[in-house]
Amino acid sequence: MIKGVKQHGSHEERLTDKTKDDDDLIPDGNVFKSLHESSSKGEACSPNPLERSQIDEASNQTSANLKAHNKVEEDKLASTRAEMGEVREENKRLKTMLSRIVEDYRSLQLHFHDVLQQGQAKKLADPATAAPLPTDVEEPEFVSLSLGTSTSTRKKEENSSVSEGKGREDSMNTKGGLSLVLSDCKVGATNNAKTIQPDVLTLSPEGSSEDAKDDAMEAADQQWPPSKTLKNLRGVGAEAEDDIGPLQQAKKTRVSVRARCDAPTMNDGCQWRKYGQKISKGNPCPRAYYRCTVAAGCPVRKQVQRCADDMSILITTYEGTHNHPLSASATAMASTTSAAASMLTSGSSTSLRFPAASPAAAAGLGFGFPDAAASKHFFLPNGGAASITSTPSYPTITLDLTSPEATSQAFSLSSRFPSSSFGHGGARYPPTSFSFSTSGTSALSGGAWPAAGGAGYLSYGSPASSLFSGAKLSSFEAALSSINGRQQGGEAPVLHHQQQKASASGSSTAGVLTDTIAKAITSDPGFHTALAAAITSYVGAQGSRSSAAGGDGGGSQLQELKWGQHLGLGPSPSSAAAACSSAALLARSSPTTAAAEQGSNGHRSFLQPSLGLSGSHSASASPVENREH
DNA sequence: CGTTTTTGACCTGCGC
DNA sequence: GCGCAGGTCAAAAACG
Repeated sequence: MIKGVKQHGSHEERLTDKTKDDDDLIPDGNVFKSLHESSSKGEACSPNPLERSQIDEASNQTSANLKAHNKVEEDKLASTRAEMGEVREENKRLKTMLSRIVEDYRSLQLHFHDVLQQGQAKKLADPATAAPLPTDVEEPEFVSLSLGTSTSTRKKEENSSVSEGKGREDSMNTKGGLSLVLSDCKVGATNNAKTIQPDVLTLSPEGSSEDAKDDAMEAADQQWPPSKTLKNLRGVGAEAEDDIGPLQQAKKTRVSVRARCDAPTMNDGCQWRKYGQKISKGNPCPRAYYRCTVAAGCPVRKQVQRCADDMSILITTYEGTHNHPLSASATAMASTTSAAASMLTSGSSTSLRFPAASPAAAAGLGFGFPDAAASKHFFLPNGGAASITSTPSYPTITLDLTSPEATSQAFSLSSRFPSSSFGHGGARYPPTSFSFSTSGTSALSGGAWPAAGGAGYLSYGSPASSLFSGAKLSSFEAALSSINGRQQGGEAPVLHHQQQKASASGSSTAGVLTDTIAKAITSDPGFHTALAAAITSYVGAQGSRSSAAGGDGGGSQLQELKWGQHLGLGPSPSSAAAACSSAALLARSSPTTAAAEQGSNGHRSFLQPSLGLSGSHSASASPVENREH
């Protein structure tokens, strides 16, 4: 966490932030000590001996006040210590859980390997009658080293996932105790793109189903890009988009992001040029069309439109893949959307599971392991609103960062985790800003970073937060709330107040939410991937800023490594899952280098642009940062 | 003066 | 075939 950037205004803030910063990094005693030191240097500081007598005479009343104040401080310290004890216990639980998950995964992997070998042996023994296994039965590592839009790789992925599905079902059937949340993809559906039904699969908090339905309807309504664009893209895509065939092109996915944003567009780090604007039916707000202008011929486009129902909601729909290196901040959104698209494309049958019914899942099975990365299930928690809209031509995944329930829940969540097994008080960690800021001011103002109350909204980000409950939780809250793009920087005090208010009222729902979120995080690799992207963005933006300030581009990497450690990407037990998530991100991003990267230096992958192009592009605070504002 | 935005015209696909 | 809606183009205007 960034210390010292912000000048805390009061002792209480110092105390709070100190607690947030050091929560899981230093033992209680240290915290206590530091708090105590802080306290003794604060309002309750002892006066100079020479002045003491004067003060004693003059201020009996003052000393009484001081006593009372000290008592309050002691109470606070006591409660803080108690909270830290809880945190430590939770960390222990998480570690235990993780190790169990690893064991389970390994046994499952072995079992699957056996199943696979048996199948192959069968096939060899009786090639005529054996079920036609996919032509390319891949390594049982399940690692999907493909970008979601690549024809060949995705076909492979589909095929392999079919086999994986079989294998996994076997595994699941025989491994009774481990009810992994596995995909039940219909083979036909996965093999034939045209079998995708125009279903709108909406996953949202119970209370917000209607909202999410609206999202889905909206997404379904947006037939974009048109086939003309696709034709054009085919022309460009010959070189820009690898080997995307016509069929694949027809299935080109879109990622729609709904976020609360006051600015005209979301600052996603890319440079966009507006090339059109249209009034669309049923929405008084015009839809703007942007084209990526970071590199000539970049096929990436985005549509930006305000939600008709809620003008504060900005719907940004991305399509295409950048054919150029991206700045770190731009990589974030690109990776997120790419990951989301990959989740969708790799699971074209959109098999969706809620692992809530599975205790094993709740316990964290499927925690970011490579097989999960290639699986076709797409988990979304009750607490996070998102939807997948599969239209025949344009499957769309909608990341809803705005649903009211999720927002309110998340708000509570970010404000304060109750005594959930995964949650920690978001308020105990100093939320910080994020690169997806609403406006240039908040994005670029240094004060936005350590803002005491940056986290105002959190939906998709909520699960991310819980994953790292033992680490730097609120960073993700803030980061992902910042994706929401609202209320940052200068409005921190207001938000802080709001958080306090929310924390007073929202603990019960947040408790349920955090459990759900925990399940989500432990079950869906996609979240890991998106999370990794978010981390990338956060880290990258921060590094960019620091490097911009310090004139040293290497700072960002250091910062990232630091963050990686904070997030458990280092050589800790949790690094496995985190590395998997980063590997998943990388795998989707850079087919050729993913394996090597994963093997050697997983967390470095956070730096990789979504296309896997070398990150030669300066990671500094991009001078091309969204000029559309 | 170069770049970006605006905006009306045009193109295309789809439903009737 | 026609009308509508969505998307793109490109000239003009605006901006830095």
